[in-house]
Amino acid sequence: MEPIHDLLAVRKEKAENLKNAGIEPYPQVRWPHTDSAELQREFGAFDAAELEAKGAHVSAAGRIMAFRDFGKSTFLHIQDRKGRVQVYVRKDLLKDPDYAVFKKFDTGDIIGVEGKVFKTKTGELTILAEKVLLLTKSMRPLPEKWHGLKDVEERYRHRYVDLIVNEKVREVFVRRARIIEFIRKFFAARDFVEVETPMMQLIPGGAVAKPFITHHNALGLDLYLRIAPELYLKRLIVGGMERVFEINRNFRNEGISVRHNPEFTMLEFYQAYVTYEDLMSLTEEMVSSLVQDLCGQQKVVYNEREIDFSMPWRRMTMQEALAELGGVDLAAQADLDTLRSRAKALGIEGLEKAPKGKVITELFETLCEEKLERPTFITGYPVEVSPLAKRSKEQPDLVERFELYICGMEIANGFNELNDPEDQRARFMEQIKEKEEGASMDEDYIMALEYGLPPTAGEGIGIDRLAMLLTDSPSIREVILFPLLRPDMA
RNA sequence: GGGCCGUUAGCUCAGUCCGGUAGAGCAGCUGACUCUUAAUCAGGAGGUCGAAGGUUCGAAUCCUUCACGGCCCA
Repeated sequence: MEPIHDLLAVRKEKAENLKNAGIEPYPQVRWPHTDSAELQREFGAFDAAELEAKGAHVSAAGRIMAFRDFGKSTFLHIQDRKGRVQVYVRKDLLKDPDYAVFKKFDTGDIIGVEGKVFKTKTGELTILAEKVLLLTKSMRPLPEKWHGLKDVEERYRHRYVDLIVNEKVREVFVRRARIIEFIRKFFAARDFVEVETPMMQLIPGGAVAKPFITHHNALGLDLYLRIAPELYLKRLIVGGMERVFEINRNFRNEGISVRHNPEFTMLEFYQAYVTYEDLMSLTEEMVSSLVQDLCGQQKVVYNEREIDFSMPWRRMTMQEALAELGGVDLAAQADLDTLRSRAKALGIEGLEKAPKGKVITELFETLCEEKLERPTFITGYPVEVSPLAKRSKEQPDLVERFELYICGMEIANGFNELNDPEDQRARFMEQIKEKEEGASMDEDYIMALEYGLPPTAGEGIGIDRLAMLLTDSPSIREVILFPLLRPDMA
């Protein structure tokens, strides 16, 4: 393993010395205190004279981030979850402990401070320490104070260090939490019920993806980690719950990229007696009000581009998108062989036996997806790529479905739910025949449909990707606290 | 899976093209300094140059393989 490093040895010795001086390095103490943001709110507006007149004493706590040492006095910054506050320790004014003991503290140590609030010559709100208590001794040096921790591998492997030194990272995850909180409130306000459905499933359905396999010992049963909650959520609609949503993890045993992590968070929601068009409006309203709540305006910068979330959002069919952005006129070149050779020319492989709808969708994804910057709903999806969506009455080769694209990313996917049990059985059979990933006959789901699924529209929204957009993060790993990495063998 | 790039002190990085004793800043250590904020000044310390093998009198540097990561593609 790791060799005992000089820097660790120095701190270990310091901890021993503190112990010998009667200072416990890991005391379990309650330390009531005011956080740094509250201190700013309470005292930040007063000038030096006013603070002096007030003579307010406060208590604070946090991790020592930096020292500026003057021999008989020291400035330091301590950091809590809200930010930093400066502490000024003077040999002649520190009552407990001895100044010499305090001088043994290191950056990274977590301390409690008590003292008088004042403002320095430069106007920074500061605590003039009377008491400093070591709350936790840190045994490791922090990364560099100016450049911080940059190495992305180290940042992901030791996220706790990343969170300590990179304020922006903390902000990203607070913002992510706000997004989820907002969505929960949004659905609660519309009388949806939040539910939890199985993560471990006998039949991994609801999407086209390769599942992870796990094993239950007592039952002697192989199970799959879910690739989607869809089929269970619709069973709940059959059961009469009418409006349900779930925010939870999905698992897909596929490649890792800036947009894909093997486990990721999906919002799925289902509402009876509405159509996918209603869901488009609901999505528009939800996301644009979320953006307003988070950013105070409708414009967001992602990857140096300004994206306007103002309603209404553009809606276009896949056919229109292909004509306008991809230079493919489906009305003129409807012939399957022509489309296949077009795809082949673009370097899309494996479509030799693919049905027409699949080829068209591949063409759309290759030619149009990345060009859809501002929020855009795409409709008119082929039935072959939509095994759970209801067929369009006017065009039976299409389904009543949309996907939402923002900044070239697929953010949402919604449709009118197929509720004809016979059609559903036929679609499952077709998938199995095509040997699609994750395709299997879910007899119980068919049975549920036989009891009667009311006309329902449902949708899934990728929470991680939404968080990427709203935190200007170029990689999904920046919005997942502990992204999957290969073990570090070194 | 393929292509390209990266891995040097706790951290941030030079040094690799063109082989010749391992470098800097910050952090840490010793000393000076009672309003600093990337504090300052002086001194000293710190290395399996990702790993293994090869070429060479000599390899952080050239070659091969491997590991991990990043970006792009599938």
